[in-house]
Amino acid sequence: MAERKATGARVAVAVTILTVHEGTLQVLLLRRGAPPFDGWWALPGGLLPAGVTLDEFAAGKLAGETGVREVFLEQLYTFTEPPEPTAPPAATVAYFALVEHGVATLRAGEWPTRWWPVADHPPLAFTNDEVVRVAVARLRGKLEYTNAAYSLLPEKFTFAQLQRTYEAILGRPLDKRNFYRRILSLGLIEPLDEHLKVGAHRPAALFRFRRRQAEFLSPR
Amino acid sequence: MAERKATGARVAVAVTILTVHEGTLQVLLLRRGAPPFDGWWALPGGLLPAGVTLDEFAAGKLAGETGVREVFLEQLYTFTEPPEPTAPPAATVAYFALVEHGVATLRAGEWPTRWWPVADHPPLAFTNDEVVRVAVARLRGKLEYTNAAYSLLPEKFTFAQLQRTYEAILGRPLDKRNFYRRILSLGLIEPLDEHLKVGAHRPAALFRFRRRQAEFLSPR
DNA sequence: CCAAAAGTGTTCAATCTACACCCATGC
DNA sequence: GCATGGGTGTAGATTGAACACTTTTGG
Repeated sequence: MAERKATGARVAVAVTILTVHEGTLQVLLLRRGAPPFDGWWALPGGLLPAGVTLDEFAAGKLAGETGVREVFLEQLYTFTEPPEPTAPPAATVAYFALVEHGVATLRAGEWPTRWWPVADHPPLAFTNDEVVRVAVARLRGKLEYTNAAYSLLPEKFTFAQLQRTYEAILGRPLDKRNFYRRILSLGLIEPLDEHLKVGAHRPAALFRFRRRQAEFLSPR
Repeated sequence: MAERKATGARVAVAVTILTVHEGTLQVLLLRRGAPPFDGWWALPGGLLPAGVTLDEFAAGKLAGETGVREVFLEQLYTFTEPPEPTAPPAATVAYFALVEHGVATLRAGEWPTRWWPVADHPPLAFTNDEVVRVAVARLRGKLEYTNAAYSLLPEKFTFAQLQRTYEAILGRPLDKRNFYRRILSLGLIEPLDEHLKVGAHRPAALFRFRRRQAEFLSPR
């Protein structure tokens, strides 16, 4: 902090809210109804008010769009925006969040919102395309060594549900037995004394995450 | 970006410049000569001017303090600063850089600067203590799977120099043979047809990094 | 008894860790 | 010839990947 020149730089926040639904990783987008980028799809966000921390503001945006609190929410990266030195905001602090699809209720705010498959969404305003790409890459990495998925599943779930969630995010099939072993050896989840009967086949044991909070693991 | 309220938030940049010297990981600090935090030690940085990207501004700060360009420089994290909602700046985008000790020439700027061991430096202004902690943690991680160390060593170096650099950063001794194998198998460095004679013992082969630019590696 | 999803072990290859001696040189 | 740092291999343990059959249930 050597200098304190006057400046026009502003801070914006953008939140990449991800969910898994019908075997697909999806992102919450809203359609802007005003310039800049009028009519484009964009991530929820806005300019950071004074006196609010970034984390608080991002959590508020998430709650405002989905009604969801206390989920996985993590800072991603800060982008200079726009890339051409024209107008504010100068910096966009990107966050990403993971929500259970069934719990999120899209609160029609100022502008219409909907879920889009991350593999196939319209071009986005600002540098939001890159934000989403980075968020998905980070999520894939985090799955390997954190309990991030707790935020995408109900409290009780079957192993098959967990595996399908992982597969949707990673975009590839996983070996059932190896997946069992790996997840259990990480100590992320614990079995319950309950089984779920669905249809004409063997009932599935239910599990839950030991901790439904962001958690890091042993040295990998 | 749903909303565009007026705001007082400002963007600052802070650069954690690290080097290894005499077996110790050190950080470049400057002593502030004006409020806020008059008389405290702090990271180089400042408020982001309009029309400049974060990366450009961080690179400029680095060059201004050390005269060094084209080194490892990477965004770290964005902190809300100060934690209490009092005064601007609202967000500090932290970067970290790695410089070769011998090449950096501290350009006495506005305020006095010096290298401090990261393990033992005075308390810092703003949230800079946390910035340094996070930077060191990130560096330790990056060493394992990137060529980041290129930026801490001269173009030609011996394996022992490389190992001592790693050990200084990680803070623990490494097994010489395992270190040889691991580094070579990563393909980061290549042997030169030169040897360095120093003192009364076997001359050491010289190596260089294949690429003296930030580079990621295979899937780890 | 058939269809459907749940649940479960073993083998092989690759990687990581621990560990100790000889080599080349200058004095 | 000795002191100094340079350079090298092997064995055991751990980890990750591939792979197929039996169990439980409802209809």
